[in-house]
Amino acid sequence: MRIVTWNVNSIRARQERLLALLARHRPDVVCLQELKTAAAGFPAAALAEAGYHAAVHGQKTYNGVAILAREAPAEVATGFGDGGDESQARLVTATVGGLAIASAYVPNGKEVGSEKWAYKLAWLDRLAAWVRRRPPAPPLVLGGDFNIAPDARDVASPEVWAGSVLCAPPARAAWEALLAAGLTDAFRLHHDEGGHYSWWDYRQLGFPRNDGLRIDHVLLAAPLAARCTGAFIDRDERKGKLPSDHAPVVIDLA
DNA sequence: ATGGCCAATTTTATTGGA
Repeated sequence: MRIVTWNVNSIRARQERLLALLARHRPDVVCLQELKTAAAGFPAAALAEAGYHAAVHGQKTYNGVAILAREAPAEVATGFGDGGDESQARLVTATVGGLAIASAYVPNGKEVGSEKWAYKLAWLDRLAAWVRRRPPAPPLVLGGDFNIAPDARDVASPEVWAGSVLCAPPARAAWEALLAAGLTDAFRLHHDEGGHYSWWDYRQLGFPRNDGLRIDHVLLAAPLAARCTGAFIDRDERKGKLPSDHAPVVIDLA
């Protein structure tokens, strides 16, 4: 079973690239982030034509997440359902093929110390609490843009980003809390070295210089980590005209 | 070549992204 997560930075701007990605990798499940459109603007018909059902949690202009699947997603839910703020479309969950799938768009946080930074950390606390309280079955696949570079290997220019919202200790502690909740970074099961990134700034020749960060991840519950046969970042997707600033992460489960 | 921000909108500036 092949699962992809990708921050598309507007589903409408990326529709043709998404269809090409589906044809190239033939994934069973895709977690999408930053749709930047309400559900009415989601290209459901074109994706159905390509063979994919969609569970969409859209929002005008900002955020927006979705799960695509060859099999119809069941038990679709949005948000944490914890009584907290649900005004930002950042989490959609569903059951597909005996797996619990979640597509998450973690807040960026703008600047350490800002109001958005506090929102990011609170949102990550809610995410970890949600992971801890959900039942062990079906096992969880949590894919998304985490806006966290877990360690120095995940940053091309660590000194530049050290104090940023992607690398600051509280963000990395929130990542560790997700691991402590029983999840495993699928990519790190198969690659120990640094130099693999999933995001490059559009500005300042970020991609040609490979000045990137690894901030998009697939986290797996233990039974699925044991089944993960491969993981890679589809760096080629960042090339060419009108790319997203993020590259997709692809994982395979036996 | 992988190339000097991009996308959406309350659009000809502003906001948010990371």
